[in-house]
Amino acid sequence: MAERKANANSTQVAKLAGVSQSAVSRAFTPGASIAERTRRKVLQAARKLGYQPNAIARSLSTMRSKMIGIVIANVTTNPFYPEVLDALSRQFQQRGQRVMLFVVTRDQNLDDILPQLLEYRVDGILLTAATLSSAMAHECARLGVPVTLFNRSVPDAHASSFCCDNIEGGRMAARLFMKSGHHQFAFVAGSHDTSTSLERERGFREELNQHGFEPFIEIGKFSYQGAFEAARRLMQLPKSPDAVFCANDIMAIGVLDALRHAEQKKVPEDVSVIGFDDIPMAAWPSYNLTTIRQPIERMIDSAVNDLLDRINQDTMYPKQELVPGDLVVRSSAKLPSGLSSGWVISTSENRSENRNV
Amino acid sequence: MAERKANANSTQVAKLAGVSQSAVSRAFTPGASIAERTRRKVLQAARKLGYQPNAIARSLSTMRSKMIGIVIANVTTNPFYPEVLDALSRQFQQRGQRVMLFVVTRDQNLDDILPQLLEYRVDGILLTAATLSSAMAHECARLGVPVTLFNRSVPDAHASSFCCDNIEGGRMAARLFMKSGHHQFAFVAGSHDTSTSLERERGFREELNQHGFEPFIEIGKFSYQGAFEAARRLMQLPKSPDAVFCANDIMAIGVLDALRHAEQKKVPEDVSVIGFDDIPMAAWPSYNLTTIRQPIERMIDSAVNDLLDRINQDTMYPKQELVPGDLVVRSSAKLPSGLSSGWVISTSENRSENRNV
DNA sequence: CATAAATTTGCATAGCTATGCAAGCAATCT
DNA sequence: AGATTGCTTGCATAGCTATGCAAATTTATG
Repeated sequence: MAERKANANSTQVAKLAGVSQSAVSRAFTPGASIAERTRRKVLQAARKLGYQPNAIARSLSTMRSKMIGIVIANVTTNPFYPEVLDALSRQFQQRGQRVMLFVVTRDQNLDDILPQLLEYRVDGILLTAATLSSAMAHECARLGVPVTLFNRSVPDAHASSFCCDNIEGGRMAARLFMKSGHHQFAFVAGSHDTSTSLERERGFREELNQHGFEPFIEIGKFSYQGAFEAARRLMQLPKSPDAVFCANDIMAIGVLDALRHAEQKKVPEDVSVIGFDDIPMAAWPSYNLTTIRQPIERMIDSAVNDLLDRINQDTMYPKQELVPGDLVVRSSAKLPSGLSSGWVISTSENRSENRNV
Repeated sequence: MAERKANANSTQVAKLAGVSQSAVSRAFTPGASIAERTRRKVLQAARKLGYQPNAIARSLSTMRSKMIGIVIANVTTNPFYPEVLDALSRQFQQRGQRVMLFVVTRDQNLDDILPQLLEYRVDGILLTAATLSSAMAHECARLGVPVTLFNRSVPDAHASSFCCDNIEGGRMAARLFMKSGHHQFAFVAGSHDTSTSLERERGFREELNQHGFEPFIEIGKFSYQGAFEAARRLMQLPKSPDAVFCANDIMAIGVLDALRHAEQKKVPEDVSVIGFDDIPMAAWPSYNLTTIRQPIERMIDSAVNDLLDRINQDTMYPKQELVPGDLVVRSSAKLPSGLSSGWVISTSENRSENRNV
């Protein structure tokens, strides 16, 4: 086993190539002022010594680490987040940024995590399924490190945020339920302190209220198991619901399994279920979940662009963006007349089409 | 928006505290030689200036980045890997290492990724669901950067590797099928160039061969969809199998869905299915999958310990470890007499117990 | 060919922390 | 008190690259 032999450095390469250390640096800096001939000499010497520029030293010198800190939660409990992480990581990588990752639990305090990112002088921070204390928001602002929230609305004007239009999503679910003649509604929340769950609940409830209905609420802890148990509690109610909207798909699936396997209910004949996210499993024939799709790719493109722009131009203000979701109609909810499974309904551009999902 | 105001540095803190820069450094280095009084003076000045040590500069100086490079694939297609990533990240974080993450696709060449990690002088590299070219293995060895493979057997003696005992796992599946009286066997492989799939196939086939059977083989591309289609192909065969072993759980679930929803087969009455991994979904009542459990936590503990040990003592040799899996009996495969659903059978310690899974 | 212009090069330094070494200091012992 | 020991402190430097500036070289122009 080799004993941590220090790699060659630019000075050694310079000596071998018969040039100055600066020339070596320039040979590895795209766009730097260096003659093609010199450049080739340098690269050849570098190859001979197995030289590779030291990104740590470069970061120190340029005051840019080329690293983005990503903080993510729920990565094992909700398949939506691996999806998000994959897309984020790919995007940043493609745009020349490395990713420093922190996987956190719901209860973990971010105020202990962010300092660890700041210590490494990350160029920007992206928080997914996590919120920012206002003290930390100020700290980041003070240091000029831009912060972007994904899927959390912003408590503070110092950070950008990119969310699906949760309120409108909730409304869409309510409208579909009502159109197909349901009368007893329920909402399975994730928790009562998360903007996504609160907003989806709010849209759902407001739309129902306008027609004189009021939903039951149960907490499903954002997990399959939690929602499974929530569904059982709902079915114990004297007037048990015939229409259940869940704050995300993984909980909707937990509800479906509880209804079918623990409560002997038929879906959608006895109870209709709608989820949120459109994770891949939602399309599996065992579930065929009607759901509100979050357009991950579009949301992530926007979030990544915004963050990188703010890193490169120090003057941009944070932005709050709301991306509309699409109602994907499958067969876990009763269909109103005129609709059939396989339709995708976009409120945004006011069109519907059969995309065969 | 603050314009990237450079953070205070140790010299400024030193001035304010009336001490030397070294003292500041020592105040932030656990175990360094510094008087408690001085230390407090320094910390107070640091707080006043919002000073935080610069990890980049520290890395340059100590020649240790305190970063581990993690490369992971299949993070969206197989729920096993988010599980792995979560555990790894948590472990490293707890032991004071940061994680630099690369999410790769199956077809991506690692030889382009590893140099990016080495550029940042990561202290160690952990590859999950990815293999190492021997050129790169040498390069890492030359630089003294230890490499550990998780869930891939090692092509080269320069890296450690931690795997489940795939061959024995395959054998267990074969034995269970044979004991409960099946006659036509099939294996749904992930691909033909991945050690996990090949080894599971080998154990399965060898055990069958010893009793005069030969399995059909189909490729499921390690994905739900790929396996769904593989199952349909298997059912077209003149003598279609009544026992299907899949190289992982997500494919087993694809097979189950295909059998039930596209082929009108009953599981396990018409066809038995066994998977590999024991992902959380395997326990859901819609699937109730009999499977070989990989003991993630134990495997990850070993892998992380080994990597950190090799980082700290430059003399250790890489290690290859094979961790035994457990057969988790649920209800996707017919039971031989004497076994009932809910049993976990560990070959390792030769005990079985009803853990009610 | 001479001069101006453009390109390339090297020098010197900044960026920030850790640490070996020697000097300073206080406490302990004889 | 004087000598010994052990703890603290500061000095100076290493770790590696990028870059402003001036000098040197090449190229273009008249």
